[in-house]
Amino acid sequence: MQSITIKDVAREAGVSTATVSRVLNRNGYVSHEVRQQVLAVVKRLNYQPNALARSLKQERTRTVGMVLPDMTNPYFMAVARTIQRRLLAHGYRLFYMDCDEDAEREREAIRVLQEMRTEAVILAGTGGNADAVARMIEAGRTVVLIDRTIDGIRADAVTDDNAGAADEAAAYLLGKYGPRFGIITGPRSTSTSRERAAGVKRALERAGCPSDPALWYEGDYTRRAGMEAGHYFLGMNEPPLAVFSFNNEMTYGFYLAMKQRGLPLDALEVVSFGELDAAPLFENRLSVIRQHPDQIGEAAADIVVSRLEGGAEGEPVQRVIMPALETASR
Amino acid sequence: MQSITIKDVAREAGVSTATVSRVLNRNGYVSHEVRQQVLAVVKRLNYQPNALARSLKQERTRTVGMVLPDMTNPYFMAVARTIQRRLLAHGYRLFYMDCDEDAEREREAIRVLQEMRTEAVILAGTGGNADAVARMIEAGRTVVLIDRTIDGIRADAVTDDNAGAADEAAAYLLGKYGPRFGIITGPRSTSTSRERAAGVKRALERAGCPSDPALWYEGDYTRRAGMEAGHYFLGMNEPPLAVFSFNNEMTYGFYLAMKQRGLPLDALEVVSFGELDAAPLFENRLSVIRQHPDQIGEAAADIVVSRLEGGAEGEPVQRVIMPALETASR
DNA sequence: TGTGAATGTGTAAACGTTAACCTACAGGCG
DNA sequence: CGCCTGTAGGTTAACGTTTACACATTCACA
Repeated sequence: MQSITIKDVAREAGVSTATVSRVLNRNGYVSHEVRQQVLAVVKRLNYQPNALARSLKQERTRTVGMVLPDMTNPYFMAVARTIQRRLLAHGYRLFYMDCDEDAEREREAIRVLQEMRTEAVILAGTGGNADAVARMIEAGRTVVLIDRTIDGIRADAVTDDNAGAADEAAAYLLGKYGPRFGIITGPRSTSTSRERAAGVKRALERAGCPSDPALWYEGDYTRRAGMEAGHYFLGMNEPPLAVFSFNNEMTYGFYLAMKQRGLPLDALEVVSFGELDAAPLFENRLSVIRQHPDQIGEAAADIVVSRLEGGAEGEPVQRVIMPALETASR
Repeated sequence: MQSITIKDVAREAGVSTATVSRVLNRNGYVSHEVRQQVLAVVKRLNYQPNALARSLKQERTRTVGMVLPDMTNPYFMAVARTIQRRLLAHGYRLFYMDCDEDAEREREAIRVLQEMRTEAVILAGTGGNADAVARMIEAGRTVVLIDRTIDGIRADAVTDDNAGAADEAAAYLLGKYGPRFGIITGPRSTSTSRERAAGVKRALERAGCPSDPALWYEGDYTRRAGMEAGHYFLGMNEPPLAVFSFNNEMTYGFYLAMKQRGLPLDALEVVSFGELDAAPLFENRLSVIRQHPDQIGEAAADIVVSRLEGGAEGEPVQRVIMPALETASR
């Protein structure tokens, strides 16, 4: 229950708490014998320093918080893992919170991270908490947005070139199939979906093609939405000749719909933001826009570290990662 | 930077810190006007209580730690998500640490969680840190093992009936194909793999079949290991008629190997512990042993809550979840 | 021989909360 | 009128660390 404190160690070793602290933190002068003596007692009593007290006194937690919309999405987990490794190497711990694409839980997560005094917050936001984020920045906390930006928020950010990649992909589809391809978007509340949609429209306009609203299906980045979009498109009188899906989960859902309708999965070409784990296992005509999650993670971690170690001041940094379109082999 | 403290709020509102604390924690008597006044100041200053100080004083963090071997494995994430939801409902936060199946990082994670004074630790252990876990229990901390147990450790645990399920699966394969099926195990250091292996052996013995060492491949629960096992088995002069894989990731790897070798993925039957996300998308003869991650998560969360709220004392609780073998349709 | 730097150790004041304890006033009741 | 109870709010001592400061001792050097 109640743990061993530095006082217990000090008493047992016959020294003051200051000395124990000095031994443990390797600062100040301590003689060799005393040091050995203290370390022996620490080991014998299995003493674990109280990080709460330490952080309170030092006013540093060496902890970074991260709020993710979906921990079951391998894309976000890949980003998170890279960030964690990188931060660990610099002596910071990462505290994940999953908010399930829910703005309310996201707000709560942000609150908790602030109360825990995490030194920075990395956020892939739902878009619903601009005010809370703004207050956080205003209070001088380091905030790094990843993947998604938030309207009206000027903060460090690491994002994909969504418009560019979507433009390229749409142009590719246009060239191959003309304008009759379906688009499965994410929720309008996310910057990624809005930017990707803008990219597609740009490509269509450049080619002088009108955009047919019937070919746009607004999903919400979930598997289920992808499936529903699939049934919508495949049930049309004149189904589209190809489909552009704005994330990996919806792509998976789309393929499920094809399967349910008894269509061969290579019946039409699909272009997808984000990779599909399952892709190598089935016949398909899947083109993928690789988002390089580790590049995003590395960039985010680097920004956090430089803000925390170097001066916290300075204009917001914007890092844009270039996704790569990898087209289906046939 | 340095945040607003309860003192600032107190000064601004013209009351003592005790009163502010009372308002915030809804205990003790505070008049309506003062309460409104304080809340207004809290809002205006955007005051965030310091959880470090609070926890230090109260000697409660309302935080539970969780150490996972692999955050990219959807099975563990499903367990984690259920636990988080359940704990949140009881007012606890969950702090995940990923240790990447590495005993050293696991040890480090356990240390950090103890220093943070998480009130309980939920552990899916690599098996390499029995001593650290023993010390943690000895120190009176609540520890719940999930999925895997640790040799020589008596603690609360939520596990699958691994031996039973493996026995059933092996018996099923024996009846259908005789003893010539391959087995891809996990690392010997994990209790799950040992128990599953024991189950298979039990079934073989009962049937009076000798166990052929050439049909056992020791993997390490990674995709890569499954792939290597695949090439090993499929490259044999007389390849096995079916394969039993001890986890989902290795199953995925096995299918990759089949693909690489140009075999149709339904060329032989595979029985796998844990589900495969991709399964619905390709032709296969996959039988799955469902492990019910949410049942495991619920049970683990319930044990934690009852230990933390009710008496911490009492004999270790052992909850065994029954996995369900779901055989391939053909 | 005095002086200053380097080394070694203790004392005590923070860090931001909470909660035990105290004071004070009102009103009800015998 | 005295006393108890309920309400309202202030004072202050913790919680377990770190660290500024103080005090010794040793040793080199002028």
